[in-house]
Amino acid sequence: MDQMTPCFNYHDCENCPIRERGVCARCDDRELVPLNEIKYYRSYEAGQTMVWSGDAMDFVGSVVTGIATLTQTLGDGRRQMVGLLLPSDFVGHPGRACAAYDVTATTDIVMCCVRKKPFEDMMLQTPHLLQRLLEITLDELDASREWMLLLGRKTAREKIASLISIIARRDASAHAAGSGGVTIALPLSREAMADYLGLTLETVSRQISALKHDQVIVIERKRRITIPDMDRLLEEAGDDTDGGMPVREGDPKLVPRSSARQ
Amino acid sequence: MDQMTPCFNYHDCENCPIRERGVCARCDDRELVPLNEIKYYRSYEAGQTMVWSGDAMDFVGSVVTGIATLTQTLGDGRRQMVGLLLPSDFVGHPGRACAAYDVTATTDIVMCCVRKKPFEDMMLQTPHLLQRLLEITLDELDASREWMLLLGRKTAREKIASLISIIARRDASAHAAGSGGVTIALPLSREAMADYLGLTLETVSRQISALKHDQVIVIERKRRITIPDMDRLLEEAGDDTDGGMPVREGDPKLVPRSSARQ
DNA sequence: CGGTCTTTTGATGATACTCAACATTGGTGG
DNA sequence: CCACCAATGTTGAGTATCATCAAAAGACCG
Repeated sequence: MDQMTPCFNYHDCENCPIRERGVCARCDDRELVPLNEIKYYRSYEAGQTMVWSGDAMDFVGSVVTGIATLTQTLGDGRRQMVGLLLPSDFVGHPGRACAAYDVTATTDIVMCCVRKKPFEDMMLQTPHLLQRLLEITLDELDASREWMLLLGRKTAREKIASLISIIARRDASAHAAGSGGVTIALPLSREAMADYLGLTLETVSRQISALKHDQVIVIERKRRITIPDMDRLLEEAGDDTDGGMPVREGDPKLVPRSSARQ
Repeated sequence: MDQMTPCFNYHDCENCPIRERGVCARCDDRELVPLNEIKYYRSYEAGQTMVWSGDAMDFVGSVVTGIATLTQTLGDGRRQMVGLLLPSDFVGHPGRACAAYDVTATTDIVMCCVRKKPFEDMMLQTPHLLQRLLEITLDELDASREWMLLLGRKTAREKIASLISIIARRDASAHAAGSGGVTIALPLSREAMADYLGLTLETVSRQISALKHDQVIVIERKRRITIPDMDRLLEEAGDDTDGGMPVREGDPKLVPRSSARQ
């Protein structure tokens, strides 16, 4: 269980695993000095809620190792995941006093934190920090909009296929995509997947079984799956680049209803 | 039809209707000078597609007057609106060459545009521009996450009630909320509302009829509705602040399933 | 080996989609 | 001014998908 015990003895930013991708990515060595001084590490155990929605939040931070989720909850308990935080992702909203979402550690996690006020002050003096945070936020916005398409218009089966392909795409860089297929670890429980996809956990389970039955995926050890044919999975995910010609103009009668499935 | 013919003779930014809220909001008069020189206005008619997803996009811009939508489309024609652009909202992704969404004018619209390259150059030299764009993007991200909750977990009825209350909240500043109730104009067709909410237009129509039948709203002239009791509407929208005590810890058995409705 | 937690599977039902017909609205031209 | 048309919106009947309730089977852990 190597990755379960992240020993952080980098107290300098230079050896940080997210040096290349975090908010600090654009900072030069000179700019790193003050950041180095005001940052501190904080770790949480798997399952622990790091921040409660509505609570005062006096710090911002970046995920160094581990995975966390952002969730929103309706008064009666319905839950929707609105963000998946992976290493280098940023948490917090400069300029807001309170957290807008619950932040929960899915695995054991290490955060690199800075108290909000010093961070805001530093941001005003460090365009590189500001620039990188804007980039990160714009990417996050794109991701959340892609997710909206999934939530609003995809079928249960497509949602599952999309989730698996998203995780596979991310893991792809690490686990070289051997010709025999890609194997990935699902970092989420069925319930978390349901919260992610706007489904019930039963539907998630059923659709995973169905994809397995249809040999789109192969299951080994519940939380570990192999994808024999990536293209096949992407087809199932629905967002392939338009099987035929791109219909853009012309006879409106030919444009299908926006909710049409299949 | 006064607002249908927006005569733009402000060629200086000072009198601009979005001076207070646009990307330029934080700029001082000195910073406004170069912006003034590189900006240009561009208008589109209602229904016109301003940008096609995937096309090269060599400018960024802000909505000055009118309304536009961002939509994503699946290969088979299913459509999901992923953003609603109101005056002062920003369009474009500095650092990206291609548009990620279709941008369509819902009403006649006037945009204040800047070619992308000059804008990016100027942004690097103008922290106020960068700061404001970050603020706008963070707000947009929050909005899209709230929307994800709606898409993933709300019922059709709640979705409609939410949409109406969102529009009402925005209009509230303009049309003083008389004690007799608020009257708002729906800027969207039933189909556009369906694309927004992840429903079919029939379901939208049915739920509007149902809310009317239950006297949550009063309809006059199809695209114009009155809200007699705002609190009632917010209740129907589902995101009220938890009828009872906020359940946070304690017996997990008491926490309802995340997909439970009602 | 019993306990709890997670996951799977089954039976049933409600919500929202599909297809279809009809009503209303707004604009155009006789 | 009214008839007509196209676009938009409403309503109805039947159905598919996914949620709910329930129970059993696997996993994990002391």
